[in-house]
Amino acid sequence: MRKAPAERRNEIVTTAARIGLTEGLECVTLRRVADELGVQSGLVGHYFPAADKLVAEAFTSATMAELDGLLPDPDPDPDSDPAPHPDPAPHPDPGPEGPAGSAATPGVGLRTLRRFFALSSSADFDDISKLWLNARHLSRYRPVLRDHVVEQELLWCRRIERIVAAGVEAGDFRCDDPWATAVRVLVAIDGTSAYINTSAEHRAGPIAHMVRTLAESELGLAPGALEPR
Amino acid sequence: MRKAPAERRNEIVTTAARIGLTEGLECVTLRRVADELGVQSGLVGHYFPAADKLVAEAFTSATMAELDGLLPDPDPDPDSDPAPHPDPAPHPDPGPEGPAGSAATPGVGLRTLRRFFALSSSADFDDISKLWLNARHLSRYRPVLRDHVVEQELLWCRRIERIVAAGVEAGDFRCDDPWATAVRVLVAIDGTSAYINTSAEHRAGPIAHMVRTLAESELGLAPGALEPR
DNA sequence: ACAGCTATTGGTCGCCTGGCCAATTACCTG
DNA sequence: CAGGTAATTGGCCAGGCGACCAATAGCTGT
Repeated sequence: MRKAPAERRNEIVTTAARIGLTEGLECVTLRRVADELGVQSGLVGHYFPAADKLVAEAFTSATMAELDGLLPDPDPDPDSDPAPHPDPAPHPDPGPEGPAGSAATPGVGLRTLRRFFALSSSADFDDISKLWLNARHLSRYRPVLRDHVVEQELLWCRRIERIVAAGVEAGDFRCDDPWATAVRVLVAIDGTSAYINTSAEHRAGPIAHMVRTLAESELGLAPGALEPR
Repeated sequence: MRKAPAERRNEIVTTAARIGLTEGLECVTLRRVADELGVQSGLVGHYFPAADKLVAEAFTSATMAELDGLLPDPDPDPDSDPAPHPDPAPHPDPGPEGPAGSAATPGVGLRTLRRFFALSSSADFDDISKLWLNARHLSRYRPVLRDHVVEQELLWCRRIERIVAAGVEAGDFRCDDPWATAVRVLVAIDGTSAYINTSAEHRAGPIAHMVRTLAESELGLAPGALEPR
């Protein structure tokens, strides 16, 4: 029953993240998380004297996990452990190679983006879309959550920016301003997923390839270059 | 004190719409609306036995009013009163005329869209952006609201579609599929306004002209053609 | 002027939330 | 094995919500 504080706290945040991802951040309450863990609500309140902080950390925990699954960092910080990054494309063929880049393997950015666009337009992404919509609205009322959302927005955007920049360096992409491109790609993604709770199905047709087309245009690629292989 | 049912009901919805637009739909409660009107909460409950319906009608009332202000219908239904439509562009010059269209005045679509994009990127649009974000998230939990949101989404999209179609007929635009274009323009608008509660200011630069640029590309216009004059 | 209809009042109820706190109990250390 | 620390319990409180209802007050038609 009795656990080390760090372990218990981590358990609480992970459970809260799962609830927030599947049922919505409004369902992340002290009692709800406590019930899920089979403990008393006072215990959760002990670890999170302000419930807002729990909601905010639940959001961060959920999005951080998704980010690494969707967009593996092409050149992670050396001080963080380099092992647990899954290979974005486990195919044996090295793909079309540009001039040997200094840091990134040529073609890896292309494959990462292909995989990301394929995943982000699949139904598995629905919960993530709902979570972002949820968090962006709730940030109107909860400043602590707002800070976490802003941080995650910057993190996702920088991740795309780095992939684009690495691809430019490897000769896969042509792009003057990777940051601006990353921002615009995310605008397209967030725009298409805005209807996830309402009329998503009515719009599937016209927006199916919108993100991919925009990215191909921004990166100087031929139409279809980012289609899943 | 005592008022005719229709008048009272209208008063309630209007007040609820104002609260929802300025403070959020979560603040549209029986007691909050009643306080605003100086009546007892039971009275509001009498007109809206289910509070969800009040929230849904508040949203519809707020968005309907905004739609007519932002995007006047180029060719309104003849059975609705034709008078109260404000002229989208009160300038005396008729603008660059294509071949005399059958229904719409040439150039009116161009001016309407210019005005719309100018307004939708101004700070006056912030409350509307917040309201849409709010409603799209809340639709996850409130089916009655969801139905109203879907209806308004279709209404806004059809309004743009008609303006585009009228502009194509007048020779102002070139567009094969006005519906798909309307969908994509709205995706861009909703994408750019997704950050209204969070990191809107960090992104202002790269997305400033994104909607306008997309629309010009979709409509076969020269870059800058939809800039405010 | 009176009677009937109904808009409106002024509560109550149950439910859920976050926050708080004293008592208890489990674990670790000396 | 004893003692102390802290994780955990179990319950309380105030406040907000929707829903519900009997009583009242004001308008309207006869």
